[in-house]
Amino acid sequence: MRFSNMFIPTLRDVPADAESVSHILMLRAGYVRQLASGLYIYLPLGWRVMNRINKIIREEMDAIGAQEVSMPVLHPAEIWQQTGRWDAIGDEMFRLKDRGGRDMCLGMTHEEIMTWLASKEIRSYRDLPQIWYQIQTKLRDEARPKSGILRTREFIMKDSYSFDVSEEALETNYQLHADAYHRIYERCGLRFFMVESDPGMMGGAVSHEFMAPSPAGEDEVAICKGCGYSANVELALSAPSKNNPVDWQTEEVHTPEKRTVQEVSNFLKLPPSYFLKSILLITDSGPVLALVRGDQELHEKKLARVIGSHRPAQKVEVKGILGVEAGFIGPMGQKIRTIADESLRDGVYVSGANKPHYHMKGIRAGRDFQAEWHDIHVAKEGDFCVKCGQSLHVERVIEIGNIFKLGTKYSMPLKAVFLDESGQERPIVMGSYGIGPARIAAAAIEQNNDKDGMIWPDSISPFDVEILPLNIKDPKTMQAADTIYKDLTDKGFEVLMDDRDERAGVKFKDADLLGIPIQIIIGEKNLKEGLIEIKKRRTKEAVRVKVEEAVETYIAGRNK
RNA sequence: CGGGGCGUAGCGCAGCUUGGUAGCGCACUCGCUUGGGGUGCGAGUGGUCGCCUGUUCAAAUCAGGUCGCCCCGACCA
Repeated sequence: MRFSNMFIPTLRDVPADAESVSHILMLRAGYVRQLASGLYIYLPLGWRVMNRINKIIREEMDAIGAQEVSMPVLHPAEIWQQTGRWDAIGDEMFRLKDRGGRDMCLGMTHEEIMTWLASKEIRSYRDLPQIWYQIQTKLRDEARPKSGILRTREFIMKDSYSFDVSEEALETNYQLHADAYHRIYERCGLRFFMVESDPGMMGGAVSHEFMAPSPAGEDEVAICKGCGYSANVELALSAPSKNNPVDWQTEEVHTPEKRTVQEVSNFLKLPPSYFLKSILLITDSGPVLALVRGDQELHEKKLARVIGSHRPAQKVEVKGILGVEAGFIGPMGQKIRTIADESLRDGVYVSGANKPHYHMKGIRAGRDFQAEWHDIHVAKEGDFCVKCGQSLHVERVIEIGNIFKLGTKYSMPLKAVFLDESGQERPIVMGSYGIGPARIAAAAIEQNNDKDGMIWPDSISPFDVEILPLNIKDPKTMQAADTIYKDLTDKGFEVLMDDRDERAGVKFKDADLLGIPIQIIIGEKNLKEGLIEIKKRRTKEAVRVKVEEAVETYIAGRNK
């Protein structure tokens, strides 16, 4: 492909609306343009990247026996009503009416439609298993689109759905997907890991997320270098470092106007880890007291898994329910439901004394208060792995895919059933599996860039190689460029040739910005010696070789 | 949805406080020049200052409203 025939609108300045590296570079290098908040146009280069990613996904999905289909993006409300999600999902779903006044929605995912199809067509255990997938546009009215193509309202997703006779069979398909996903991300050149993820409120279900480390990410995961334990911090278990043993007697301490852990900690000259933090929460079924260690943070989502949805109590509520003002409350003698973090089981602590301007030293679990024990703190860098005791590493990540054991959550309401060997009717056991190709692209950029631009992994670069004839008015330069271009193209490589009448500097700058992994540079000076230059985008290392050897040297370098 | 910021030429920005006929850099067009890291010189094109209403002799500038975009948070089958 010749640069002069392609639409590649590069930008010199950093667009004011872009913040994340991938967003800035995709705009600057002419890969995408924004139509509106969360809506992006993929320009030729961007679309080439998407197609290369999708090709890899297709190959690996096909390899595990998955079959590609295409589903409507416009759905009748009825099916979503049957699974209850028409009401369960709020403003995130785009809804509309057709001309007949029927409620419709735009598909944000396809469990309902896939299950509907299964319910119509699957009769017998002989029809199973099946894996159906599509690579198709989803629409979600995101509350806050952000970071360029990382979080958009309309996005392409590879979503597959497995249909099995049993949980055991589902496990097989689940594992096939996990393996396929590993191969996909490896082939796309990403650093990533699979972590345990929050199965949500449905209970029983298992799910994993695939995460690409990047500061631009929206999630955090905890990873143990020792045993490989890895989980989204939304559910990651961890053990905070232990306090040195102390042998305090129970005693009240006067702490005038010292309310926060930090204030009391400074006042008593004790580290925050010796404190017990009591937080009052209000649930539908009444107040709940949550206890975490002073140096720990309460994790709302972990707690929600124990007590359901809740909100922090207001100051007046604290006074009304516990009889003492916030800042001096403690768990001793409380009648209300109390959830304590595991890290408080052992040790002796300081807590509020349930008396204004006093704290109580020498508090012990079991003796001074009773509680239900759960891990309800936020896992932090440096905490210890609960499985092997090694230290945990917490890292910010981009979610690039997830796999989910659905069980019969959709097959039951939609009556997707089959007859087993004994003629018994049973619900199909399902799994669903998603990958966001645009997020793969964004993550690849986030993980591979420098001050000059992007640096694509070979496998998903829009082109394999870029040829830079520096002076197109020099006939010898163009002759060499055309020869190499034709040779590479004939051998099946995707080649971009910058045949624009631009100065060398402009071509270099644009080439670095576009991020194609190899540049073949053809300049007059080298050409006088019969040489051209092959340069790696990532390292800027260049070798000079004879014109005739350019193609074979390029090919040899690729395979390294 | 809560908090913050921003809308002036294709892009990046100044001008707004203190109202008085809209400016800079880049890009773009033409000519010459240059030709290995965004050449140099010259001449040009391009803007209802997001939109509406109000105040005023006069509004990019002041006031009210509205729309859009970005960031933080909440939310996220």
